Amino acid sequence: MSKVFSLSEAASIALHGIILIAREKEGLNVIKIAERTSTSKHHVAKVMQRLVKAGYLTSQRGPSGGFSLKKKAEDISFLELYEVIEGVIEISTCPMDKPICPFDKCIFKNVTSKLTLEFKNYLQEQTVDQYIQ
Amino acid sequence: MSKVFSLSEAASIALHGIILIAREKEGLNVIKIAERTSTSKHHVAKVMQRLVKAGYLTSQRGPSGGFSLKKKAEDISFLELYEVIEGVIEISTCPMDKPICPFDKCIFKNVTSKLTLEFKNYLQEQTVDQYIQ
DNA sequence: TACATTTGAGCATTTAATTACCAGAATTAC
DNA sequence: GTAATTCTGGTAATTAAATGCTCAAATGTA
Repeated sequence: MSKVFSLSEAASIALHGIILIAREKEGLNVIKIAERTSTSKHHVAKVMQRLVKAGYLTSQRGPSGGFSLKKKAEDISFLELYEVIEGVIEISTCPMDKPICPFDKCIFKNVTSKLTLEFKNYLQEQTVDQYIQ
Repeated sequence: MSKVFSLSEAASIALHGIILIAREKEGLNVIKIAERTSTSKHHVAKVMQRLVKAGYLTSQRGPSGGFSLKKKAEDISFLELYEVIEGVIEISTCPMDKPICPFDKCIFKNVTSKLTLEFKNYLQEQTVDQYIQ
């Protein structure tokens, strides 16, 4: 069984982690995020670091430390978070990575760019506050 | 820059390779396929072997040997070739690989299954003969 | 100040994909 | 029959990405 779309665990941690943080009044620490997302604390720590550097979270060291939102939940889109981790989404026609296509007629025409755009738009529309409830 | 969709080089070789073979009257050998797809002959050889075993190609050893189609070009869909290489495409809601989602509301709802299905349908509709010209 | 807690940062390990290598078997041409 | 060509199949090396580990730095508490 193969997946056409797949999220890296890093991106998954970023999205789920920030929602978990947004749901808490107090900060949330690495251990708790790791538990609630069934991932390793090391990986969570690394991802959270990147979100801190990118300006989405503030971190607090020491006892009762952890992470909290730096921006308003309604101002954080999934797209921004996704692109912090994965890099800017490229809307390319060709899913291959060859400099030059040997074919005059691309075998994927516009399908991949169309679907990528649909996915990107979805990410753009979703904001963290929609998942606080 | 990141890609949402990406084809493995192996899948790319399978699809492009079989089209190149279909365009030839005589067979086409590993070296030529590798040249025309800008890939390594070793990788091409591996992929072609799999397509032979899966019944899509016949191989001919010796001088002026190479590969030729075993089935009619109009009877070979991209989907079959893709799935020989990547495995059967899974239509799952969640692009993550956790056994249990910690959220009551999946953050990807039906987007990924919808887009995966669209991609799968596209692959299903494309047959090799459409690219012989 | 001493201590426990927590993040920060760099390095190490693991994994998957790709690429390379090599000996063997089949085929063709001469 | 011999030599050159080409696929076959197994294994190894390489690479890049993801994941994991360790210790240092910072913070809060008593």
